[in-house]
Amino acid sequence: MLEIGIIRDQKERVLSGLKKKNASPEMLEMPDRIIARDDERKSTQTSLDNLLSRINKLSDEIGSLFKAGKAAEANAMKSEVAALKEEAKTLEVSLRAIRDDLDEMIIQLPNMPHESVPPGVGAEDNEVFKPWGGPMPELGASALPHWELAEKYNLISFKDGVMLTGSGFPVYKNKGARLQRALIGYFLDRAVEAGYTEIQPPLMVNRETARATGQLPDKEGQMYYIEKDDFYMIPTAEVPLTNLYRDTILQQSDFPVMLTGYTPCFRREAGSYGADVKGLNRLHQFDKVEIVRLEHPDRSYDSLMEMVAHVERLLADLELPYRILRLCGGDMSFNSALTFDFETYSAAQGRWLEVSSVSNFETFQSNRMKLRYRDEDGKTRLAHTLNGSALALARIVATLLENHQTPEGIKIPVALRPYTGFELIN
RNA sequence: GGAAGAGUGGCAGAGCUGGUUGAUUGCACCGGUCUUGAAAACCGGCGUACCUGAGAGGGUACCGGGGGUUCGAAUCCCUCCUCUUCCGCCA
Repeated sequence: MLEIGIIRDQKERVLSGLKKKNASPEMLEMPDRIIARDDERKSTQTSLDNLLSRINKLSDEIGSLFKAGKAAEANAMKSEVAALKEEAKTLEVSLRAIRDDLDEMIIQLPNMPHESVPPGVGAEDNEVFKPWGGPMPELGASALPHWELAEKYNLISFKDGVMLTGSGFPVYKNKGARLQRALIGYFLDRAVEAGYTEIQPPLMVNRETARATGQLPDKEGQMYYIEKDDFYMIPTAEVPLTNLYRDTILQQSDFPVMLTGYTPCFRREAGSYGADVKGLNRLHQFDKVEIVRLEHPDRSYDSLMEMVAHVERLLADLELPYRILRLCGGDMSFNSALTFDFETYSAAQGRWLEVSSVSNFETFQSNRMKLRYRDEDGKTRLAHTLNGSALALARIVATLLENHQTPEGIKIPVALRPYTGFELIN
């Protein structure tokens, strides 16, 4: 949620940010509407506070009168207070209505894109921040896509998943299951080596938690919901990890807070179809190791680049062809100020697959979450939040199988061998 | 799931027969005096959010969340949540 102060004080910047995110004409009117409504909120607040102040004073007087034994005078004042209370009640109701309306408007505004974000409307306009340096992988004539490899080596059963649950819930078996476990352990170890604190969070969260990181209300339909207990299955570890610091005030010396966690991620992916959902490309449940950082605003972009470098090393060590994109305004998520996507190349499919997304949210999440720090003057200010996948498993497995296939079998990258315990899947 | 008890400021812990209590006190923390330095001692400060004000300051709200009673509630009532203990169940 965008800070009201930014909307008020930097309206021009907000408007140009909205344009970069291809906002509709109605959306461009939003800042003015919000400011007007906020003015109304302030004046209503002032009237209400003044009224309450008078009521408080009168109540004190009534108390003293009773003590002084002047019951008649005290009782006479009660009716006066009663009238004021009616007035206050009316003001309270309208203040709440104004607040709700204001929130509803502000919540519709996306985060402001960082100045380096390229213009554009969709994926085709993303900037290739770092192209793949090596030769494009060429697979032999006998090369197979990962879903066929999975079947050939008995690594994954999509059919069994359908039987147990439904499509998008694969069952990993044998060396396929072991590969999953190896990757999780490897990614976690690397994150911990890099200084992140390992966390194992709940996989279901309550409404307030889902709201604070921005999943609610805008992505409600993408989460699995447990109606009986009013819980949501997490779509990413970002949700519980970042929320660990909800409603807190950090000291500057606490920065950077660095957290990592492995969790399965649950996504309904309503509306997906076709090649997108083939094999491991898009699942309802997949495993992911997430990294999260809470940072001082002055350092958050340096932090972002450190996270990018971390992810890049992982991909390099897995010996996968990858590239880094800087997302354009139109392709960026609602919450993000700047996002780098990592893609690995699926040669068998002839397409790049997103395996990581690393973003700086600036104060967009912390505003909703009330995550602050104390600055030099002792004032509280909103911290910046960042997160990234390091890494999302399913697609990594897909490109790992495809890129490392040989006539003898699938070769496990050297870095991963201590974790798998085998060098070859055959 | 059932029963009983409890949830107060960073922590500990008063207040809970309703009225100068945003809240006694101790610890922690910050500033100062003293000291060669430190400790101790002493003095002072020390919650968050919003409104208002150039500022100093003033005002409002908040004692687990929400609602109610009352002129007035941390204090009484209702409800939800959480924790503790006992019973039940169970990995």
